[in-house]
Amino acid sequence: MDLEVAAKALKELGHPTRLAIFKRLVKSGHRGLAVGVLQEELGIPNSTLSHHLSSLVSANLLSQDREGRTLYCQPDYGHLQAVVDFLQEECCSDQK
Amino acid sequence: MDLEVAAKALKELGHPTRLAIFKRLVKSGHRGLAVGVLQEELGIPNSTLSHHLSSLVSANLLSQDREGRTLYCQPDYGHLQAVVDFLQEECCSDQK
DNA sequence: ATTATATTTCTATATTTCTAGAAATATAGC
DNA sequence: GCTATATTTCTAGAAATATAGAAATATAAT
Repeated sequence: MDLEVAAKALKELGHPTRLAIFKRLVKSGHRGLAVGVLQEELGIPNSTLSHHLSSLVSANLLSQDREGRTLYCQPDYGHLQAVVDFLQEECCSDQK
Repeated sequence: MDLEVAAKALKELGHPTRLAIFKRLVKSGHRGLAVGVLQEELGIPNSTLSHHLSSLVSANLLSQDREGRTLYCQPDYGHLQAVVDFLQEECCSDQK
């Protein structure tokens, strides 16, 4: 895990709307949720939601797969874990 | 831990310079480092560094204590841990 | 082909953030 | 009080981000 990559993920999670989206997906498990369900549950206009979702995808925090007209969004647990590990690693290694 | 508070912390960590500052402090242990040492090690102009540091303080990610003319900065491990816990909690609780 | 549904792209506006030089403030030593 | 050192505040321009309506695209159903 590289600093720029970690910063990108943290930055995208660091917005209340995107964090709410991500938390909702984490809660829903590996199958994820459809964009439309997120939109209805969170009450975000479609264009705004779409932008936030592509930000999260660009940070590798979620993946999407289409089933007919419906696009499912799944959180990427592995990437989140790698970012968390990066944050915590090397703690106090400089200690005298 | 509340969503807004977590988002704030993640947002402030989500900038390469601030993440580098935070990682450097994490590495240095509980005593932290002086602002001047950070400035020299990371090569950031003083005014820029000062802004980034106050962003991190405003997110409760670090605390500062003064010793004479020198200001030490320490990472707040507890707050970081709370944010990480918030990110991971309720995982898959919606699973059918 | 037409219509309905799901989602994205286009576009524009408003707001926030980043950066760093210059000036100001705080503390300490002489 | 004067000088040096450490850090912050002021300022402002440039760049990035957020928001959402309207139009466009993609897929499916009839």
